[in-house]
Amino acid sequence: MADALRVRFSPSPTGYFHVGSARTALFNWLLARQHEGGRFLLRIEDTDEARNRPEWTEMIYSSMTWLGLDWDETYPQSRNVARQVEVAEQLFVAGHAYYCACTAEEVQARNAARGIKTPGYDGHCRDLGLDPGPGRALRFRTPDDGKLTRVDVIRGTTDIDLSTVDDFVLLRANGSPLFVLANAVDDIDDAITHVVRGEDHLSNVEKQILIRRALGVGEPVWAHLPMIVNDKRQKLSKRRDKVALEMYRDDGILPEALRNYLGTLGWAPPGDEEIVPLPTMVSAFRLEDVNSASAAFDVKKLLAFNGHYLRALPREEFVSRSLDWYRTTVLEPMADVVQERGATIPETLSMTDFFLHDAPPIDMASWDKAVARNPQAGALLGAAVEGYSAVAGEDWTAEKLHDLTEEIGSRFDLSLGKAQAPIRVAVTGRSVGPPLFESLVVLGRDRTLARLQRALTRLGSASAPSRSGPSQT
RNA sequence: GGCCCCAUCGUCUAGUGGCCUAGGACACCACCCUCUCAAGGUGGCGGCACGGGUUCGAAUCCCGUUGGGGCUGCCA
Repeated sequence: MADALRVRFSPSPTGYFHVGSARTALFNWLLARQHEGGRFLLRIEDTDEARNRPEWTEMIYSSMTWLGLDWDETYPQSRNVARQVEVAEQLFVAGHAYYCACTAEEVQARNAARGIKTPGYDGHCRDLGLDPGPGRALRFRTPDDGKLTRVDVIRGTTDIDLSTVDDFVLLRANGSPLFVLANAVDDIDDAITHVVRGEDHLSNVEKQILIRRALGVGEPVWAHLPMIVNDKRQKLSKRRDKVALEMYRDDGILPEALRNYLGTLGWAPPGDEEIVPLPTMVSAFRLEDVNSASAAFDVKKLLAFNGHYLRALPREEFVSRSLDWYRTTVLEPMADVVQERGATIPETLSMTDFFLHDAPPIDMASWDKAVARNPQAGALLGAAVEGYSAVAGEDWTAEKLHDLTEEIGSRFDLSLGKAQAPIRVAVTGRSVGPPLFESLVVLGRDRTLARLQRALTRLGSASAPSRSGPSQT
């Protein structure tokens, strides 16, 4: 039997699962599953210690499972550091790498002094013959000239001028391996046959090829998937775009719908129908047919796909999955604060209904009292938007919001009780309800901010009825 | 700045030199169905970025321009 296909998906733990990563995972998975004996490895790229949080790794597993993508093997990249360091030393001994004592500032200063505006390492320590030691990083000795041919199934062949490749770092000054090294070594040891990843990794192909050659190892098949971009055609980023798979899950997107939609980003099933069952995707997927142009993530189209899947559900399943969704995303998180506040189940359930509406219906009496006839409401809501948006995702807790709101209130000389009123109405539509901060936590940062913003807009348009000047003809 | 990648309806795509008067999906519009709203059906709007080549023939091949994007870190 010929060598079996082996692919790997190697996300780094970041606290959320990027939809772009999900697409990469899907394509790797499709490739593995369509080949007899194909293996799909899930490698957690935790080389950066800041990302080495167990709960973040757990999130990757749960998101993959939710998406329905199973793996044959999984391990954290950090497991192999000893081996990666060993390979690095091997490269040093063979003369393919050298130790470097330069700091980033020094390199920058030298470049600046020479009037070079282009960043990059200047090769200062290249021939100093430095021994390993504290404060010294190991750099790969990139050939000064010559060319290297990069072959990509999706993008074709390119000759890379080696003079444009810097002497990149293999080992940090503290001795720990960097991504390019760790990745290359693990791919070799895992006998990966196809490296399928995002286009943002394209420019490290030459570095990995260089490492492999120095080690006397051949190349895998390279395939770089097009970027998934926002409507401004920029790479989807956590900061400005809705990228977390978990958010779509909380929005009620079905995993099969998201998976199917992701499959149409850079690729299309044959025929006129885009909504196809997974097995069809598995058999029809062709890596070489993947597009090279970046693809915009279109939430409306995702929603349309989701509608198809939702309607196609057998009644029983529709009911059970709806209940599951409500239980895990709303009821369980709110149970503690809601259970003690009602006499009947419908009464308690109604306290969580604000979660369901993107724009919850607003009770006019509450609105008038807390917002419209409250001269401080506008400024207070504005301060809340500002204050809340400065809160990082992982700090979005009831305690934090409580303290923050109390602080904002004090700026207006208001007690917490008074200060929270307009916020509560803006977010839940009512002046009564479960404890506000717990509710905001369940609702999430983005939704909370959107609702506050909407209230502000509503208030603005109501309080400024006459925009036209007096001298209107 | 340097290196690299990309370019078909608003968006995702089909298209690999003649089958293209460019097909489908989402969105949008209209009509039909209908107690509402959806769903569904029918129809419509809408695109090969531009300029040069090559060829009997170009969305498809080549060159250039323009426009987007990625990388450029002792992040991954």
